[in-house]
Amino acid sequence: MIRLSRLADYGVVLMTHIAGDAERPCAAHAVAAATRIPEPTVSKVLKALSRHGLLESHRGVNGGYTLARAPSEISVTEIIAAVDGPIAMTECLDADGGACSLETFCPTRGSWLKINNAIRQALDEISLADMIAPTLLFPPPAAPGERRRLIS
Amino acid sequence: MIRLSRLADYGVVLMTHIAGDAERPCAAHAVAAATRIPEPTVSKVLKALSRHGLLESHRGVNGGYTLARAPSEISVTEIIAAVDGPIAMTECLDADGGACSLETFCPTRGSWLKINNAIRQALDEISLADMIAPTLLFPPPAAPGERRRLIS
DNA sequence: GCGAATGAGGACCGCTACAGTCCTGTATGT
DNA sequence: ACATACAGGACTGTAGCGGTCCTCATTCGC
Repeated sequence: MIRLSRLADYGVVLMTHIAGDAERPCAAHAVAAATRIPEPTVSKVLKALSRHGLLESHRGVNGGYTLARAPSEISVTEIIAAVDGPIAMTECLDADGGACSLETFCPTRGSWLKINNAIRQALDEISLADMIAPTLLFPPPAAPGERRRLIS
Repeated sequence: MIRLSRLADYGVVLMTHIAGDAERPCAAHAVAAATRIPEPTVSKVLKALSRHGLLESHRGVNGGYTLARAPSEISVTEIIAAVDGPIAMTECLDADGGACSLETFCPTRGSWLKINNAIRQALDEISLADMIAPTLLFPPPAAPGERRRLIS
């Protein structure tokens, strides 16, 4: 029903992997090999993450990516936002808005904001450190690259 | 970042409209005219909602749809689930799952479940009645039919 | 200084799934 | 009997996502 884009999912997986590899810079191809995610895609996601200040990049030989902050200081929200970006948000604001407002004053808007906040808060409370923590008392591992991960 | 499908959005808007029109059955074309959503689409969404027990349908002349339950007994989660369906959920379960589990044991899985629950809970707590309530102390009305409504 | 390694940034493209439409059948009330 | 309205499915166009590739900039080792 509510879905997370595949790339955003990748983003979280990649971040957790880099967080697990401590201080040494992780090259894109190394992370790709470890996570089994196609390398060009990994590169794309990592670039987005570094552009948004979640990763630091180091060029040249033995370069790669390192976390820009401590895992506990990075929320899942940030990761998702960095990869997927705040698309569509503007469409609701700068769009015509007249097609609906004419008859119905869209009373649902206020509630949507409430829902938005609730979800955002739930995501904000989970940091990258929480993702690394061994919460995997859970049965079978899921593929990180299935089509789309259901959220709710 | 996390998006709601357009049809699910429609679902909520349509439900609130029908809830506002009390006991009288609302014909699909009437709801379409009121909400400015194309009629075939309205029909499609209403059919889905009734198939999932959120609406009751009445055929024949003067037929239409009525709420199956009180607005306070219908959660937003149900509406979204009825329209969008639990797609992709299975992909995570019945998929190969081996592409990832080989090297990384996908430690993120446990956290995802936690996030899922948090979001689900946030949505469950909001009923259709809450959506109708005059929470619209908010500035401008949003179009109900923009491309996609951002959630977080 | 030169070359290899690696990230940066964009262009491009196929495919899937969503959104929308239409058609035929069925039920109900006048 | 007929008009109205829902039921259920088939069909289709398309936007956006996921993925690939290419070129340039930067850094390190030799």
